[in-house]
Amino acid sequence: MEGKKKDVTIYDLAHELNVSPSTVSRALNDHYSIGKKTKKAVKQLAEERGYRPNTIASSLRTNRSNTIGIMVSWINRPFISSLISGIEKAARESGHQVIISQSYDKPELEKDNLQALYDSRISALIVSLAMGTTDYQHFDLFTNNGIPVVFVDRIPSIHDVHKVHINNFNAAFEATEHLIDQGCTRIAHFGGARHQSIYEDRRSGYIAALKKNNVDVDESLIIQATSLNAEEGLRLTEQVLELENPPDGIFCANDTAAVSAIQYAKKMGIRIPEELAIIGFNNDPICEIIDPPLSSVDHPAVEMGEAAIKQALAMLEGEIATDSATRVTLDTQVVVRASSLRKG
Amino acid sequence: MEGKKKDVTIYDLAHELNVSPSTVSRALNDHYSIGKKTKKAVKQLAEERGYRPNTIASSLRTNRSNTIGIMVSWINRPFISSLISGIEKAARESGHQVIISQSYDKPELEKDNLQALYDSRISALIVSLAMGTTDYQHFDLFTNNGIPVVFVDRIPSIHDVHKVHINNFNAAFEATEHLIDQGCTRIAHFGGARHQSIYEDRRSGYIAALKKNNVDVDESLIIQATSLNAEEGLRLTEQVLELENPPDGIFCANDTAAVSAIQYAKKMGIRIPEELAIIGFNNDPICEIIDPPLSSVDHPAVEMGEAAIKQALAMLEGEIATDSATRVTLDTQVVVRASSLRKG
DNA sequence: ATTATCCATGCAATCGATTGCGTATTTTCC
DNA sequence: GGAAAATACGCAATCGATTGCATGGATAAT
Repeated sequence: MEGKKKDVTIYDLAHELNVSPSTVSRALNDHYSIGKKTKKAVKQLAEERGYRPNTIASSLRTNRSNTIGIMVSWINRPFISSLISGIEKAARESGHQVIISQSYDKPELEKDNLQALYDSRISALIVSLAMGTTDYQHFDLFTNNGIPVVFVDRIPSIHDVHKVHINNFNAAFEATEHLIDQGCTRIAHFGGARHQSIYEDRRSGYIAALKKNNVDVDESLIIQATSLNAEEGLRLTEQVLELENPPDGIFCANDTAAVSAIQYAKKMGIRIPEELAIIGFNNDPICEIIDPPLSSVDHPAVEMGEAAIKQALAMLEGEIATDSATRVTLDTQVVVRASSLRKG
Repeated sequence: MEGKKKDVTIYDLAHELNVSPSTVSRALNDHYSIGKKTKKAVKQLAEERGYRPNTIASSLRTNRSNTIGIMVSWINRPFISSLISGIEKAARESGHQVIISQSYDKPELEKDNLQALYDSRISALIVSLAMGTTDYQHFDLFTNNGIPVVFVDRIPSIHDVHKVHINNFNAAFEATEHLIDQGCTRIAHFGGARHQSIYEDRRSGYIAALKKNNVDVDESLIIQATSLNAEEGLRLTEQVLELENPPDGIFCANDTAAVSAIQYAKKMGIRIPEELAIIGFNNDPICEIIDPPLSSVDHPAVEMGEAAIKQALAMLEGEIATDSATRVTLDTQVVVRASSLRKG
């Protein structure tokens, strides 16, 4: 039991060095008007005494908390937790804290928790939208007050914001074309809510690939789900397989539902990929676990997180204007596994 | 563009009501010495003006940040992200923020990041230890300064701390006995680092079950791995299957390695569960995805998180002494699936 | 009626760091 | 040598909420 020792403050250092607290503060912050020797002396003593800046006091004065807020749908999803992991790492390395909030995919909660984040004076905000979010006014609170907002993955469909995403159109295009290359002629698509641009773009990419390759676009094979979870995956698979003219391929906008598709097809005795080729999206760990292994589109989660916080920090540094618009687009890659490999 | 409006402070409210800021502060905090009418008037005006307490100012004064720190190995693991999800929810409901830090299972990083958490004046700390952590002195920084520390899941082997965990001994005992019930006579065990009590307890439970049922304990079938990841799982499975007298069952201390065991056995043409019955631990989502579905021990992640933060909050409220010791033990359940079901 | 108790509120210091403004000293450059 | 510019530092206010101490009035107890 060492007993509590109270924290060292700049006043302690100032007193010991016979300078003013202002000088200590400026020295520690490398202010131009402080001499070299003074800076060195201050920093050395700070080190010796184990001085730790009181970030709370600093935050109060500057009205900046050095904390990055993150708003996501659910923490416990492979893609999201990897995204956060990337953000957390970069944040810590730049001396920032990270606080996390979940919307559980409910716009209402997103709004409320956003208010709470605002109240805690976060320095910047990184958001992946709730599935149901269609209007973005609750973000004005931040942008109007000069707080950087960076959207990642599930980004709004408006233009004047900062975004980090992948090229969903291309990714979907390539995934669909891959199925066509493998000989599929009737390809179903399970997507998410169309007002979410990622799902709209995946749908568009899918349709473009069909058209380019002269494959008929059959609306009965295109289903936009509301949550695209495991249960929905089963239901949708059943739905398309019961059609008079069932598909021989499925491009699914996430892996969770694609896995359900595999499971349902297997249960019905349908051979994968011979009778039904399947490709998902995200390249979640389950892709390698399921039998047959699931082809997917690799989604660079950690890198997206890093890119997002990099944008946010650049805005904090003033290198990018908060009210401008930037866009970072990361590469994806179709990962072919047995669930879609009919040739070679 | 609404333009920035500055925040409402207690001074604004005080001025408008012709009372002092002290009164406003006390009224909002339901201080006993403020009259009913005054309280009502203050609260109503606060509501009307959209007053939001400046938690930073409050933190500076009280030296409590209303922030709960979490230290875990990796965010992006199913069990951990669910744990965090549980903590985050309960924290938010009680008006606390959550900040997260990762140790990546490295004691060195755990120590450094813990210091950073301390510097940011967290009100309480919830920890699941890094795999390699064997000494716990870096937590004294918190306990000596009256900051509640609650350990969860990967808890230290010392007594005078607050813990939330499951009964690993019993869980392992039941899982092992389940394999015995299914006719296994040579059961291997893949565990983690023995200095982590959860792994030591699972080992003990396993051995106790063997002994109780008069099954020989063969040390060559018991392997304590250092990280128990997918690669190790493959390696360990290979190792035991190449023994002169290979096992007919495996009790694995996590699901990741158990899945590897299934994959390796399948590759070698070994039938599961007939020739080799397998049970894992955690009941991760992959258990239902892998073929055959993996039996496991259900680990109530969200509930553990909730229990942990409940303990922490109770300590903050002074209901439990910080320097006492408490222990919450949650129930587990063996979930039987095809990977271990030889009968019935 | 007098003292003790409770109620209701204000004053002003405090938490620790930041920063605009002012002053003093030194350097630079014609 | 003298003015301008750069360097070096201190003073004191400030950020917004909290809280120990003091005060004045009302109520209760003796």
